[in-house]
Amino acid sequence: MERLFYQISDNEKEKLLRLLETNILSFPKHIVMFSNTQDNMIGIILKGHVQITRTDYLGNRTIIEELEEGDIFGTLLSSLDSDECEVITKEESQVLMIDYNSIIQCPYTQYKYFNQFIKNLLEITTNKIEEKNERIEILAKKTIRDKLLSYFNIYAKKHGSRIIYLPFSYTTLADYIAVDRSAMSRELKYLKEEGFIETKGRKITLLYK
Amino acid sequence: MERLFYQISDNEKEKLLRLLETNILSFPKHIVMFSNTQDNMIGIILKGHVQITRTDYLGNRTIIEELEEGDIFGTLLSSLDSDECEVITKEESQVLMIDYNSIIQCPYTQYKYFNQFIKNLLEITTNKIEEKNERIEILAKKTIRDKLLSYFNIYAKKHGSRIIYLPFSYTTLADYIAVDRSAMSRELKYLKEEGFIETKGRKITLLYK
DNA sequence: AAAAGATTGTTGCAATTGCAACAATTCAAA
DNA sequence: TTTGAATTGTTGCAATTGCAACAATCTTTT
Repeated sequence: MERLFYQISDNEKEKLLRLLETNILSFPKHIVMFSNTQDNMIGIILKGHVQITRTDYLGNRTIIEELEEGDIFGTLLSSLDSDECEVITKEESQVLMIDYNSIIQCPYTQYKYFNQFIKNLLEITTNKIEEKNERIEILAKKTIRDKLLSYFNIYAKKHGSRIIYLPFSYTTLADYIAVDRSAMSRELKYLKEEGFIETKGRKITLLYK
Repeated sequence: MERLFYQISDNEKEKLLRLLETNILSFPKHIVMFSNTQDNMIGIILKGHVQITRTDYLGNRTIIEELEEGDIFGTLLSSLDSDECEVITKEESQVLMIDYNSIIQCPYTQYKYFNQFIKNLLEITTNKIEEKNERIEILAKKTIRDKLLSYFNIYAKKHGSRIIYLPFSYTTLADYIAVDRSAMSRELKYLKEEGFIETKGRKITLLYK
């Protein structure tokens, strides 16, 4: 949230929301918010916890993104086939929806806060690209071991630490790196046995290099 | 190129380039343009053909992106570790470099063409995200067969046709979906034998569904 | 505090894949 | 037009992985 309205006052923010086609929606827990057709919309999580999942033609469900307060999503930012995507609330959530076209076609470019808003949006989207690139780098690795090490190295570089606190469950990690959970579990065991890592719950310590 | 300066006149474009920190660079064929440290730069291919590759700690080289005239690249848009990335010209090329910070910090928001420029940039970055999502969807598949079918389906949906003209070599396709080339070749053979597809050079016809 | 649900660890086994090595073909450059 | 480079097809084999099926922990909810 902060990031999208960075350097925009509350007052200007209100004006902005009136200028653009927006509305704030509230949802209870465990509800499918949008199953499809929400084309060209940008959503910002004001409150809560939301998951974007995708079910392919074989029925495999994948978590595309996990979104927390302040995160942003939308057809243009997250999902490929809105047909097969679902946005599910994990807790009671509040979402600000903005029509993407109303931003792109908005004629009020003379307002400073409008331009700041677009800049912020640009900043957020370039960050998204970086995230995607990270995941691609991992997924492009050919073995589970290399995928794990890739994940660890990226995390370590980003946090400047050789101690990793998994931000999610091992089950979710397996989904993220797109491998079978039990096979990943086995590989983690080998990495431990060979002295590359040490684990204690979701804390992983890198011992190599 | 057109996309970045969409709805901006040549005259305004000139002004814009002076306003921002830009320069136009020319390179001969088969040259490493930037090996690293080009932080926060956006490059636009004015002319030529350029490849972004990455070499990981094991020495595996991956093609991250193939760029043609009008394509855009940069630390923020393409690569994760500028350390390990190379931008290589495949032909004589011309590149327009823009400092990303000079865009974000640019105070000239009152100029209409500046805002149009940012909007265009936003449009381009959201398209990039879509491309990345497509690739992630493919890479997340667990078998070569599913990766290929994913690639085919995405292509078919995008082009509205069941006939695919590969935009690159099979070798590059194998890199793109991150599998061994010979194993992919084998799987394509099976798909042909089972009557799912027909191929003739780089033309692939989908026969299923 | 008990019950239900989710996460984690483990293992055998079959299926899939990467690797290596080579021949055949196509493409590009001199 | 010839020569070298890159692309494509093929196959045996070993390594890796997914799958299935459980048991054991944790977590959450009632």
